[in-house]
Amino acid sequence: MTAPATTRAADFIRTIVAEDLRTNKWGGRVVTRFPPEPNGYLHIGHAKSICLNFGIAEEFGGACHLRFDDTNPSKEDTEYIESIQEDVRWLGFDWGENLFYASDYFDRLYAYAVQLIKKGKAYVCDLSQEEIREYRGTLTEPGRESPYRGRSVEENLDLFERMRAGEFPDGSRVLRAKIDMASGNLNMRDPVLYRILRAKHHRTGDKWCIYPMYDYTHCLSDSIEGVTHSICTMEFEDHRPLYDWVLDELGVYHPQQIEFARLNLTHTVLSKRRLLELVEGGHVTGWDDPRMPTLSGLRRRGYPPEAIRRFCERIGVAKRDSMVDIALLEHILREDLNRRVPRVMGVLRPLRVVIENYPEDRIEEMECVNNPEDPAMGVRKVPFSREIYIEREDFREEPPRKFYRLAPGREVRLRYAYFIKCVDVVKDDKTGEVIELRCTYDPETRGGDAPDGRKVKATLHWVSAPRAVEAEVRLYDHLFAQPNPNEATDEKGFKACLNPNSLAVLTSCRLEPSLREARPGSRFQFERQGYFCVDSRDSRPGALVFNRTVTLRDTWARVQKAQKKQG
RNA sequence: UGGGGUGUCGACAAGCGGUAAGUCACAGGACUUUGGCUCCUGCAUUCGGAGGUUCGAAUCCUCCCACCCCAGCCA
Repeated sequence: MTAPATTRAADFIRTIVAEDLRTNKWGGRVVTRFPPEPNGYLHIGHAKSICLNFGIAEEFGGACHLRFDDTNPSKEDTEYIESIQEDVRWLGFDWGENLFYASDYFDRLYAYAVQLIKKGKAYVCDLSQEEIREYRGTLTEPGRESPYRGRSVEENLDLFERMRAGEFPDGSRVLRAKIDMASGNLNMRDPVLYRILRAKHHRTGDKWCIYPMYDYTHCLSDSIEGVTHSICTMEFEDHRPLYDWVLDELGVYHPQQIEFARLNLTHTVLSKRRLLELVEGGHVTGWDDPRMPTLSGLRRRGYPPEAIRRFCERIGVAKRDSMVDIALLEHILREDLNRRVPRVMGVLRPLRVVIENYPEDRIEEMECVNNPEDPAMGVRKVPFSREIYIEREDFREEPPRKFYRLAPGREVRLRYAYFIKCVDVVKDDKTGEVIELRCTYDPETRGGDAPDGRKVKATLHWVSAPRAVEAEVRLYDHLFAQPNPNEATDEKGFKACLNPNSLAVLTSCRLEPSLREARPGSRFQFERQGYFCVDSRDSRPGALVFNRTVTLRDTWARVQKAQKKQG
């Protein structure tokens, strides 16, 4: 076995794995698994589990299986199987030959059930669903034994065989484990092992009309695959005694189940049910809406998989409930994008500027650095002309305190171009809205430096008006206005705190011409604005659509906020 | 009132009997042709609470408190 490849701090699970390796508990093997049910799209909470399971396998020289927990055909679909595989691969993990389906074990699972019956540890129960619930008792009162609990092995065998043969209607009987109806752990009160369910399975078709339950299937699947560490979330801690019971009664290979706390993130929800509600309620455009915390949503939003992986490393793994500030995710995102993404100029809300002393027909190619963080990314030429666009918010007719940008009579630098000074403001006669700025430039400042050493307080991005590319830009913000939507008390529930401003569509943005051929999925930093990527679904050549992945840190915005607060 | 689990800075999270890492956030400052990046500085005399053991406790013991999960023929 190889030693851990990275020097990351060992969380309690890695500590267990390392210790097991040291004591040779599993014969030097490390086998984990990521076991999604194919009934929805993966989200960033799943990424935590994927990174944990595949990460441990990688670090300790083991293997991680991708296993679909497909025991409930009424909810599952191949659409999800495909998206899940795509997402895991996109994150950068490889299960190699280890792609499994719990449904592949149905025959063996059935045989094991027969074994349990023969051992007197399982019985066919005719109680209705409601009756089973009543017999189960409550959290504080013990349950009562089913009147069918004492059936003979022969009768159970016969009945179970006939359940499989389709002799009984859906829901009429179940196979139950015979454990302890008085257990303080509800999961041990004769849990259901098999139910009759006539549903076409996406893989086994109509072969079965009985399907095994999670608790029975999961432990045996782990056992069959030789998993060493079966890592799951905390809510399954109560199920561990049952996991152990099944394997012990059957006397088969017995992996160790270990639980960790699932991820919670501020300003979003991470439950398949709620995510599905957002999709079906039309609150988002789909599972891959860039505002969704799904991996497909984050991908479309422009998140690189490396950023998500890095995030999963940094949040750690522990057992306590936690709520990670989405600001941490965004910080790691910027950290990643800052290093790798080329800079570009794009004006989101254009304001026309005419440089009066600049020749009418002249177009100059200004040399711009592609990424100051990485000189190897080189330079590019960006055309400059008499008419340009700047950002509307970079001009204030009456500049407030600490506003360094353009204002009447004030001089600023146009990035990589010239110093310009605002000499006049043109307004719409009727509305009074500023529609154009008249400026002059200083030819001596070409490239952005003044030979006389004079300084300006601000540098603005700009785009040549005649050479600009028009594009649509979608600005995204947090899906939920409040940090924890799950705490919403409104009768509309978590949806009551959906952020009404989570999406703003800007249609006549002007971008530098180098962006004309930008490919779907490619990422850029629009200088002074944020990181953007070409939408992979709606963007077309000639009709580009960009998604804002995340804004840049904005000190000015914070200054304004503070000023506003002070009054 | 049953069973299981968890409590260390606003948020994550190290620490495992020798005197509270780190990261995000936040607040200052330096630098700056992105109000970006980077860099400095500050930010828990205290570890859910109360007792106890010990020369010494976030770490060990006792009691208490708070929060989370469990009553699907879902996973």
